[in-house]
Amino acid sequence: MAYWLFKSEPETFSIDDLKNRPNQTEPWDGVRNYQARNFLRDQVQINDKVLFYHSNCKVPGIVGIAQVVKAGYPDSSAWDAKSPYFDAKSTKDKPRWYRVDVRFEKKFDRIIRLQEIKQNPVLQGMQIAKKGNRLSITPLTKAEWNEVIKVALR
DNA sequence: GCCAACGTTGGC
DNA sequence: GCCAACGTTGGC
Repeated sequence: MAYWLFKSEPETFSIDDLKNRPNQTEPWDGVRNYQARNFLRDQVQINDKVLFYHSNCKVPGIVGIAQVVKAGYPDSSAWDAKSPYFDAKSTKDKPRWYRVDVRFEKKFDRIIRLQEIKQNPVLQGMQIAKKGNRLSITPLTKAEWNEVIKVALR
């Protein structure tokens, strides 16, 4: 089982949105970056754990956890001309983009702020803590996962 | 709203 | 294949 951090802008899709979906489950679509795509297509597996991160907002940070309930499969939003994620270069025969399904698991009582992540010796190696990081899907270690769960209860 | 950092595009 | 120009991301 692997551990991941998934970034989302709360104005687009927040942890509350996930919580309120039918079955509290949602396809994680719209990823249009090759490195992140490769993770979704090749490495993210069912039952993997996910930290839900809110970016580009007032208080950026980790807000809760989710679970992967379906491994990588083609992102059909890429071939939907009405979708904001439409990409004419992705076809059903040769899908360019992939998504996974995630299910809500828990919303933390507090936000683990980016500022706090950067100050925590166990967490400051996370990709999210690095300057200029833009990758929306990033792997994390079990130690990092455990630490986040631990400080979330504080 | 600013702007540094990054990824992608396309001319050559 | 290089790299300048451009568009986007995301913290601040």
